[in-house]
Formats: sequence, structure tokens, C-alpha cells
Amino acid sequence: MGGLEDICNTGLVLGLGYEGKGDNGFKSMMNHQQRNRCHEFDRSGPMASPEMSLSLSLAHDTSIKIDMEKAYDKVQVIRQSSPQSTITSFSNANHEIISIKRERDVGCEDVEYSERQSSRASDEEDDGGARKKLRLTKEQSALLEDNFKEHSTLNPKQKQALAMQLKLRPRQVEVWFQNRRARTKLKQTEVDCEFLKRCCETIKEENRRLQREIQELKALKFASPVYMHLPAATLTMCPSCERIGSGGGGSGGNNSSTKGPFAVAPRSHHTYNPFSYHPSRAC
DNA sequence: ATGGTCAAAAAGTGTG
DNA sequence: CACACTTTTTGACCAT
Repeated sequence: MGGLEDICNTGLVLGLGYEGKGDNGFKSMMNHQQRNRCHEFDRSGPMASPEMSLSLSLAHDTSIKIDMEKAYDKVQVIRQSSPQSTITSFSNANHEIISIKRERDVGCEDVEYSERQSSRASDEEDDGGARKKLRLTKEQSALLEDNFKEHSTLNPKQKQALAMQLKLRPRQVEVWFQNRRARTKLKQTEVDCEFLKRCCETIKEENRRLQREIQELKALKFASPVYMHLPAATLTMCPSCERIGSGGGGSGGNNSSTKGPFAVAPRSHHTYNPFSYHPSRAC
């Protein structure tokens, strides 16, 4: 990032090169508010570059004009804020970022902004390996979101078209959709998780209730004279908990109050499988 | 003002 | 190519 000092000392700066660590270096020189302003500015302006020409003006009226229509994928105008302040940048065939700045007291926001935006124009980030993320603007996100609502995956043509529309690389569109699908899935997983937790609590509560019921029945059985006349074969004992249950079928309903104590077959360890639950079934 | 922390999101990597 | 998993960056918030 060799251009900073030049910016301060001259009326015109030609910054060449796009060092991967440059952004962070700049950021570390800024305080939080400045950084935040940079970010806000980032959001405000990405696609607002109405002028399709790039001019490099030197102090002595020397200028370079570039036909943006013809060289669109190689060159991107970043911003032309005012007649007094011209900030442009473009990437050449080797993806070098050239930032041009005029006006002595332009804040660092513009420098960073132009650099960030320039990275969008380059097909690859040849910045020496350091990753440089862009933050999508609200408009870009909204458009991507709209497209995602229509179809959560894109075919190559759609991807290309959307990338063109958003002035992003197809790869970025692809990544966005990939991450978006992942977020959707994660959200659904969280919903399922919450659902299962609630089901688990319901089942636990039911289990507690049934245990109480068993205890009551046991007490009732041993107290009742009917128990004495019941054939031993009709009573079974769970080997693991040593609780007594009636041996006959008992597909489980909890309608014990209507059929009397021995009509109930408490769900024992033999028949109750808590892992047979599936979230798609209602609790 | 500054630095620490955290969540969200962009991007990288590996696999089927 | 989509996906799962991971890494890295960014932005917001908070305490000092």
C-alpha cells in the first residue's frame, strides 16, 4: 500500500498494485468510527457509477481516457463523487489494481472503497494469497435473495446472468447460493432440534406419569383380593426393573380408568422403545 | 478512543 | 457440481 503518503503530499496519486495485506494495514490505522464509516460507505455506493469513462488527470492537464464500454471486464469505474474529487480505479489484464486519486484531503474511506470495489472487477484475487472478502451491498443481497426464493440452485446460465447483473464474479454468486443453502439447512436443523427437545420433554413427562400409575396399580393389586385369584401366568415381571405387568398383549393405551386395573398393560421395558421415535411423526 | 468478543457471512478445501 | 466442514474477515456491541 504505497500510496498513502503520496495521497497526503501531492494532489495526485497513482497507486499501483493490490497488496493483499493492504486493506488490513489500512484498517489498523483507523479507529472504529473511521472503519465503520468505511463500511457504511461501502454499502452505499457499489453499483452507483453512472459514468462509463475513466480519466486519469495529471496536474498539468495530461489525461488518459479509457473507453469503458469496450473494456468493461477489465476496467471498472469505481466512483466519481464530484468535480473536485475524482477517484477511479481499474484492474489491468494482470489484475493489478490502479487507483487514481485527486484532491489533497480525501479521507481513507475513498481509498479503501476503491480498492475494495476494484477487487470485484478482477476475475481472480491475485493478491499474493491473502484473502480479501467483499461485503455484499443491500441491493446485491436483496437481488440474490429474490433469486434464491425462485430457485435455490442455479444453472450455469443463470449464474452467469446473475453475476453480470450484480457485477460480481460467477464464483461469488455460486458461493453465496451455497452458503445460503447451508444457512437454510442449519435453520431447519435448529427447528427440528427444538421440536425434538419438546418431544423429549413430553415423553419424559408421560413416562413419569406412567411410572406413577404403575406404582398405584401395584399397590392396588396387592391390596385387592382379586389379585389372589389371578392365574400366575397372566402376570409377567420385567427382568430389568422387576416390575409386574399383565402378560396379555396390551398394546398400550392409557385408558386405565375405564377398564379397571388389570385391563391396563403398562408399557414395560420389553415393548417400549424410545428410539423408535421419528421427528416426522407427531408426539 | 481502544481493544476484546462474538455472530454472521464470504471464501477455501475436501469428498461423493 | 453440490455439499459438509473449516477458516477468515467483517461489523456490531460492550467494557474500560
